[in-house]
Parts: sequence; C-alpha cells; structure tokens
Amino acid sequence: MARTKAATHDQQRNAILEKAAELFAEKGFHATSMSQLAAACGVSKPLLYHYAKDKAEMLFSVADSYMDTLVALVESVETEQLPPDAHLTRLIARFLETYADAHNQHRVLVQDVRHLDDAPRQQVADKERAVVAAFARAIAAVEPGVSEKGLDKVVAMILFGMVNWTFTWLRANGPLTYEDMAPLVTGILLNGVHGTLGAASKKTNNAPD
Amino acid sequence: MARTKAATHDQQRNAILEKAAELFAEKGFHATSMSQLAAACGVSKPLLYHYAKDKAEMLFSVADSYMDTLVALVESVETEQLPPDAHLTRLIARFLETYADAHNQHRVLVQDVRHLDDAPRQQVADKERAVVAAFARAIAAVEPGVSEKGLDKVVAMILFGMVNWTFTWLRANGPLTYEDMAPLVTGILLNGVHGTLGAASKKTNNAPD
DNA sequence: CCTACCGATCGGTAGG
DNA sequence: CCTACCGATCGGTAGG
Repeated sequence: MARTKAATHDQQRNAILEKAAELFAEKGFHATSMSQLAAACGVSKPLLYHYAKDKAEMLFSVADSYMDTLVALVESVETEQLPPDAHLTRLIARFLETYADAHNQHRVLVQDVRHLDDAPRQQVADKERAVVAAFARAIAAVEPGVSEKGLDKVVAMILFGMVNWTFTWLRANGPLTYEDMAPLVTGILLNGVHGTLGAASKKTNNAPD
Repeated sequence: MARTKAATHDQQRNAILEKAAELFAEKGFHATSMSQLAAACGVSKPLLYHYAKDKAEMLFSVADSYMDTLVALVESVETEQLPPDAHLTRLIARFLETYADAHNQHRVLVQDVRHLDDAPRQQVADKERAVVAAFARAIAAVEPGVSEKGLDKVVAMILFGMVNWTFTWLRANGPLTYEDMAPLVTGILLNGVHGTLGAASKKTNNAPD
C-alpha cells in the first residue's frame, strides 16, 4: 500500500475543521461540545485532539485560514489593475461570492473570534486590518473627498456592515442570492459616497437617464 | 417605615438585568456563568433565581425589553407625521442614539438571542419583524422605486447592516460618535437609494453645490 | 405562612 | 484509535 498517510491526514483534518465551522456557526463556539463535534464527524473525541491541541485551536484554524482566503482575494483583485470604480465593484462582488461559498467560516469569523486568547485573536485581527485598509484605499480612489475628510476607514466599515450583515438574514434557499446583493450594495455605496461625500458631488448612476 | 419593598425589588431586578446584559455582551451568553454574574452583582447566586427562573429567562428579559424600546421608538417617530425624507432621517438618528445608550442590550440582541428556545426567540423575532417592516415602509415612502422592485425589505436590511455593524468596531471613547454616524449613514442610504433604485434617479444632496 | 436571602452542595456535563 | 476516566466547574436547588 502506498504511503498516503499525510494526504489522508490532511483530508481528515479539513473534514473536521469544516464540520467544526458548521457547528460553531450554527450553535456558537461555547455551545458546541467536543463530544458533539466528534459524533458529527463520526470519530471519537480523543481523536479530535490529534488534529488540534485544544478546542480554541480549532476555532483559530477556521478563522485564520479564512482570513488568508480574504487577504489573497484582495491581492488577486489588486493585480488586475482596474480603474477605481471597477476595482471597488470587483472587490465587493468577489467578497460576496466568497461569503456564499464559505458561509460557515464567515459566521465563525464574525461571531466567535472574540473567544480566542489575545495572541491568536490579534493574529486574525491583523489580517482583518489589512483587508479593511485595502477597501479603504479602493474607496478613496473612487472618491478622494472621503479620505480628505478622514472617513475612508469609516466608509469601509459601513460597507462591511452592508456586506457582512447579510449572513444574519439572507437564506441560502431564498429568492435573493449573494450575487443579487453585489450590484445593490455597490450601487448604494457608489451613489451614496459620491452624493454625500464627493468634493463636487458628482453622481454615479446605473439607471437610464 | 414605608412599604417600599416592591420598588426595591424592581430596582434590584433592573440592576441585575443591566449587569447580565453587560457580561453577556462582553463575554457571550454561554461564556458567562451565573456565579460570575452573582459576583459582579455583589449578591449570592441563589438570589439570582429569585429574579429569574433560569439563565435563559435573563437573556430573554434583556432582549425582549430592549425590543420593546425599539418598537416604541418606531411608533413614537410615526406619530410625528414627518415627510418621507425627514421621517427616515429621524428613524436612523433615534436608532443610533438608542444604541449609544443601550450598547450592551443591543449586542445581546444581535449575538445571543439565537441561544433562546424556539418560543421565546420567536417572541423577540416577531418584534424585530415589526421594526424591519416599519423601516421598509419608511424607505418605500422615500423612494417608491424600491418597493416596486420588491426590494424594500432588502434595502431595510442593508440599512440595518450599516447601523448594526457599528457596534463591532466603533469605540465608545474614539473620535467618532454614534451621533456622527447618523448623517453619514442617512446620506449614503438616501443618495444610494435614489441613484440606484429611483424611478427618475433624482438625487438627494447634502453637500453644497 | 410569606418574602428575601444565606452557606453548602446537589445531579450532570464540560473540556481534556 | 477506543474506553474509561480525571479535576473543575456548570446551572440550579436543598435545608434552615
């Protein structure tokens, strides 16, 4: 038999972290027991401790690797060298696509990271800060008036609000999809920022004149 | 001595629920023990069970009475009979004021209500639905194109995203206050909705021409 | 016979 | 990779 131990080890680990993300997202970190996770994975509880040193490390792995995905996404869009409006539009669309595919990881990031100890939580927060900064730059490029008023990070957080809040109400099987949200959020942000914070208050209009 | 027993009972109960909201907001419902709550209140743990039949009832009382505040706020603004733009502007401003004063209750509502059993959770959710419906009506009055496209509830949720997300990042002692957020959120929403979803795409402009 | 409240400890389950 | 357990702490309640 071939030595496929490392491969199956990683597969098993990924399956366990995927299931952990699912349970943490549904019930919350502290309301999920290691016994429940073991049962859901069809393995014994002690086996879980072969893949993570404790429960908190599982939470960290889920959140940190998801942040790696988001950081990579931002860098990938930056290499496209798009003009400002298209760049911000692409960022929002790619984020919503990612949320749709990693719904559980996203909820864990938003609702459970605060239960980590200082050091690992800080590691995740640093990556979050890099992503926020990238969005703030993209917003400033679209509308220089925003950063002149020192509001680029604030507007970025308002955008994250619109985008991140969807996970609390958008049903996966509902009539509206994450893809439908992208043009809506993009339209409201671009028109809103130009109208409210634009130096000349010029307008970006998706509707026919 | 006067019979002030009922008054002190209610005072004690309110003090305990206030402290419960604080701990639940900071640490989360399941990460807060009744022993910690008792210690934080300076009372014995059994005394807590004189004011609530169990831990879940404390969570329910915090969330449900906070929703009563929000429902009353919406009704109070409706009795002002303001024109559409002013009505929506007032709703947003009053909500952000309330969040600033009831920061802990708000976080508990957002992050811990899901840990309630079906029946009490549904009771809170019904009040939430009434508030969302009121915002959807206010948005539809401002821009009829939104409800014609069947997006009034969706735009209301986008607005709640901008507003509710602030509790995750806005520091109480930071340079930006909840009051500063109101014109920003209102401006982005009104300009965004008019520009993106307006039948004639007319513009609401806060900036000088 | 009630309320308000204590020190001590219950049965069960958590993470490990 | 399992059964069998641990020290500790959980939410909740006993007697007085």
